[in-house]
Amino acid sequence: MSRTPPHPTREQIELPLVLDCLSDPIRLAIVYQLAQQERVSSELCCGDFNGLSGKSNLTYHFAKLRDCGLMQTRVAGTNRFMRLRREDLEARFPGLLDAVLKSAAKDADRLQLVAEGDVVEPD
Amino acid sequence: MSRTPPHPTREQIELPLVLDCLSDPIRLAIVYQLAQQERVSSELCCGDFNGLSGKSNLTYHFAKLRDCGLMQTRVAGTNRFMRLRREDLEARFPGLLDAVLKSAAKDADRLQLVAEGDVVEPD
DNA sequence: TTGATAGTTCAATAAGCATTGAACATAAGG
DNA sequence: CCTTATGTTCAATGCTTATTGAACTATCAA
Repeated sequence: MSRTPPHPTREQIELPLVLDCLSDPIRLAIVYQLAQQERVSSELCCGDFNGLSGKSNLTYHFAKLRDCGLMQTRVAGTNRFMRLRREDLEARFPGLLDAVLKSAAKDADRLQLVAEGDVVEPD
Repeated sequence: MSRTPPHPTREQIELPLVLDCLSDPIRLAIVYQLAQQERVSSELCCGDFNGLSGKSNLTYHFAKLRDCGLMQTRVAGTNRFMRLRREDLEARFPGLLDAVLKSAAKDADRLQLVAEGDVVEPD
């Protein structure tokens, strides 16, 4: 349970898998939240997404996002820190992630992208 | 069987549904082929995609593409002509379709996007 | 060492999806 | 009218998916 899980190389990243990953509302919200936080820390840990679903379900979605190459997981103690693989995605599919993120931002309310327990913490 | 099937309005087009539609290899190939042909005719009919799968399976995929707002179907005689809803998509999700199409083009061989029975007809 | 915290693993479930072929509907052409 | 071509509908199939909770592992802190 402690080692860094496997990630695809840049060249192994496949378009259909990436699109499929992004088509799930929970995973899109994860990616969106990760992108939002980027200018602050570029990393978030699992617990930061607890507002989106239960822990074991999130583990499942994290694995999908990792397996398709959308995000990188780093293990540190009992925490797993994740970040978007922006550069790899931009190299493989130029403009795609940005277009998706901008589209998502436009529909943020419709998509319920801003979960409770988000950036804005209760006092 | 003869009337024009229902299409979502521009505003009803949803990002997750569009991404999910594009994540299927056959549907991506249909969209790609439609985009390729655009400068020539902007429309193709069902039969032009027979190289991708069986007829009834294609009907299924066409319905998904129509239902999510990616393409428009026009009925003419025994034919159904389809075209990409480029303007509606651009209005809702700027840059998205182009980014997907360019990404697909980069991986055209890997994705087997060019089916037999394509533009290049047997003599 | 004990307890709490963070996250994973596993099995079970229900729902959705892509694919197939056979039967059907519609329209065009001889 | 009869035939052919185009495409749809329907039911059946097997597969994949998301979701859940309970049990488990690993780390940190007291």
